[in-house]
Amino acid sequence: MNQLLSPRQVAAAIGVSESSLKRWCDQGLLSTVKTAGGHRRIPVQEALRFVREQNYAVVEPRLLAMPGTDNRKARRIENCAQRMVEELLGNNEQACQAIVFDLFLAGQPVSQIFDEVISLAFRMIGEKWERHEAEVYQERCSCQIALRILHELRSKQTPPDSGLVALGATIEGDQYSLPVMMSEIVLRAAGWDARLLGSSIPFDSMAKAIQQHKPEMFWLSVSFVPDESAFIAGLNRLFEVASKLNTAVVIGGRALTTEIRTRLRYSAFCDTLRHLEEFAKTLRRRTEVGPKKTHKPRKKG
Amino acid sequence: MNQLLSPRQVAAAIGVSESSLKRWCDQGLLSTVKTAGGHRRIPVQEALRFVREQNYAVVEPRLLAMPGTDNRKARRIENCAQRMVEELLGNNEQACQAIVFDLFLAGQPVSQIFDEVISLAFRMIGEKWERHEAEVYQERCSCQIALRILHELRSKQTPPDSGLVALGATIEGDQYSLPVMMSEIVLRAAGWDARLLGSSIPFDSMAKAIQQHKPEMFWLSVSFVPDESAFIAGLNRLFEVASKLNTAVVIGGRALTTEIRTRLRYSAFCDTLRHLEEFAKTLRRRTEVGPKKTHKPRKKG
DNA sequence: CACGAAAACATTCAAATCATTCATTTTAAG
DNA sequence: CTTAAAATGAATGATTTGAATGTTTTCGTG
Repeated sequence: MNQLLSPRQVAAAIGVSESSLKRWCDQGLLSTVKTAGGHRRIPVQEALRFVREQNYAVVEPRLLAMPGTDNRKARRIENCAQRMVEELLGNNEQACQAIVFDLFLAGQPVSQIFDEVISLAFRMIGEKWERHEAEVYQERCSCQIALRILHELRSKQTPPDSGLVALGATIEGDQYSLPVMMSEIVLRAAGWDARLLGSSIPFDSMAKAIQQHKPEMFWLSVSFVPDESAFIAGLNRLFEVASKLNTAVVIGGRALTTEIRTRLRYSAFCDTLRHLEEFAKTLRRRTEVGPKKTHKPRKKG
Repeated sequence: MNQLLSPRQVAAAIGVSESSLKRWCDQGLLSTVKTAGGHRRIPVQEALRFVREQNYAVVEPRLLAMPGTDNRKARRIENCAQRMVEELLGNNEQACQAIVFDLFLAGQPVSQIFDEVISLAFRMIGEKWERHEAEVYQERCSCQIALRILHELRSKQTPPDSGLVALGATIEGDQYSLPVMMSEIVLRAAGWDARLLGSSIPFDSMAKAIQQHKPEMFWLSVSFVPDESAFIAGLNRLFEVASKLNTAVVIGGRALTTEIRTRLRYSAFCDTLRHLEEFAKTLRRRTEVGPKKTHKPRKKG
């Protein structure tokens, strides 16, 4: 589903002349593919990357295969979570989409959108539920909406080409799929070939996956721990397996209290998706540069 | 393995018009074989060479995803499930997508694609798992792939305009989201404004949802029953609430054995999604036509 | 084998895109 | 403020693309 756009379409979408856009293509600011007849074609993901990086205002989002945006041009992230809560509980999917995609088009890092809007919104919904101001079904329905938005967002990312591989999952009994899907998107944005295995996966099966795929990273979003001691034992066992294959074990999630963490072995812990992004970028640099240096010894920091 | 492709197939694969592709053939950019009747046939390797040489972005990767299949034969639904299983376990998302979308574009009803390809494929994966031929993580990963395909499919549907409203869910403890999502798509295809509440919803909250939204239908996909007597009691309670508001309660799913069903109260039971579709269409006609006829009394069947 | 629907053919034509040039606007430096 | 450099966007004629047309071929089915 790799949509291609003509220079005219992209030019119209960002409100700029066709001439300029073609010049930018030729300068390499936008990578294009060419038809056999020599016409330029721009992959949507590439157009979106350009828009986000150059901070261009998108005049016609529909031309970029994006859902229509809110005209309020809410490019500021501050009050978005509050609005998101209202629109989620009101079952207003379009408005929710608009909030997220406006921020995305405005160039906000996905990690920040997730931390400061989506995660926050669901925390607020959780609090509302505790105060009996929201029903369970409303929370679940909101999850469905968010899931669809995440899918949409994922499909708009530049597909990973030949990056490092990361596998991700949630532990057995943990059914919260939103956080682990957000992690996947963040890792892909950071240049990783992140592959989500799914929710509720036994530790033994995770170990099998590591042995069979030999990823550079294995990440775990932990939103709920059904059995604390089993979790600790399982994760430490997993860390053993991963260590032997040079797989970094990264953990995060609201269920990981300080108390639990002290009894765990892992390569990195991330409090937020922003942390995850930072860590992923660092690890990528190290891992990619590292091997090249082996045959040319240098002193290390 | 000298598979031949028609110009249309190659054109679709690289996202250009048939006209252009044929022109390129005639210009010699693609060498073709001709049938006795003068139709162009393009060898797969020639198409691949062209794609690589032109540095062309593959829009519809069917060509690369399933180099061994002929489109006409691929559209026959019989062997799709078997191929689907292989591609799912091989983590080959594009090939899976190709299978489903080929059928969809060929005009197969979604209900049939789901019953005879996706559901069947997962049943086969389940059997493989029982024989220790597949890992848990592979099954979960396959679920993720299927979820993404369903999302894609859903986004391709014409959004429901002003149809009758249906709410759907799975019961508390039942985390199988694939069947309930397929139901949603089927209902939407049948003209309903189907809204999936989500997975694992307590009966009390379902009742709240019915009271607040007053849908014409409430459907339940039951793939797993954690507590049989609680389920029976809960559903019968739900049926009471629904009856008062003229909401039809429709149930289905592999966990509903005959034994359980005899103790349940419901408006309809559907063994397959095909049944669901049929029932939804019937109910829609009745419900839409019904009110208009009230002032013109007739004898009923 | 014959039939009929779906696919492919050749051809035409309007619309889109190309490379290039040039006037105008914006930016930056003096 | 002036001026030069850089960026933008409109205009040009040639080329490419894709949709539409009516006819012919292919292929599964009876």
